[in-house]
Amino acid sequence: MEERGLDDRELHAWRSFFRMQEVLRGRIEQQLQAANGLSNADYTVLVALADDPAGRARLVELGRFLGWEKSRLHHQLTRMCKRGLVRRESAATRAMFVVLTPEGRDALEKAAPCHAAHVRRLTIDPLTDEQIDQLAEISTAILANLEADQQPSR
Amino acid sequence: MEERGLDDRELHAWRSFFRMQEVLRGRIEQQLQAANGLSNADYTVLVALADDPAGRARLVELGRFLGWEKSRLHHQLTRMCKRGLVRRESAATRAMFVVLTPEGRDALEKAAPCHAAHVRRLTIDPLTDEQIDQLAEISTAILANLEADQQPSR
DNA sequence: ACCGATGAGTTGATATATCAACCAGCTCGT
DNA sequence: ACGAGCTGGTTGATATATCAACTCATCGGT
Repeated sequence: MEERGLDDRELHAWRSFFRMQEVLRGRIEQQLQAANGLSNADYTVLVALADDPAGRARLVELGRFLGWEKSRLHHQLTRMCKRGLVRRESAATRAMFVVLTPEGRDALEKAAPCHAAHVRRLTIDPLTDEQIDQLAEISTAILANLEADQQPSR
Repeated sequence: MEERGLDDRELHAWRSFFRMQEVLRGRIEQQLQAANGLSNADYTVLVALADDPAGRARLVELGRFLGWEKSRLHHQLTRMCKRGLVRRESAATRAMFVVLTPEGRDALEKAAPCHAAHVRRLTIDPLTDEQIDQLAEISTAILANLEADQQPSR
């Protein structure tokens, strides 16, 4: 009576995947929040910035890298600015940068091992080595398809 | 320099999974919204309600079934009430129910095939039959672990 | 030089999710 | 009977995500 077009096997796969992803995301979020006062979005931005040796990135680049809408990024950054995790810097020529502040770097370094352990416990440990690779392959397959299918923009 | 504790293989699996899940969820949401004016949350609730022959469910039950916090469910339902998709009904004895309205059932029936097709296109089609089963197994493994690990509440 | 298009960035409105506090009624042990 | 604690439900505050509209440069062509 719903989701016709998927047979039982497919429907089951989809539903368990979706449920799993939902719960997992929630747990990760809570853990980061409780232990480090960071949202997952915060953490993601921090990690991305730390990729750069100077902890600096242009807004567009960052947005493209994260696959985020510009406005989402903007709001996120203003929140992070308010908390002193990053700082905006306007270059001479019509370009905006974000820089990791020392506090931001600190927060990241404190959170990282804890987060990693949590991710491991929740998603790596319950899987066999094979399954880990399968998950990676499945994910990239779906991702590739998503990127092909429509929306090259962003 | 981040997420120590995961080796490259694991990190790669985690990141592609996470990215995939993020993009996928966004697409599904957009599609449902654009084509049927429903959020994924709306849709989920509608499907859950339609499980019952009378399209009725007790709040607690529904919450438990969806794995949602009571307050999340509450807010969601008031939004859906406002749009006429469901109706609240208070039983005599301190128990709250939600009922699918005809409009709600309608919306669901209109959305379902379209949604199913979209899910299929985005997540089933790019995978082999084997991978579909693998995904189901992986998901249930992680889910089982999540449910074991802490939080029996909700 | 000008106009239109595009791209980066900003803003505000709205929808959604999460959290903590609260308000009944119920139940249970004393 | 009474108070402590539990459960189901509600509320409001806040954080986050999404969307549309807007500004302001820059660029290309004429």
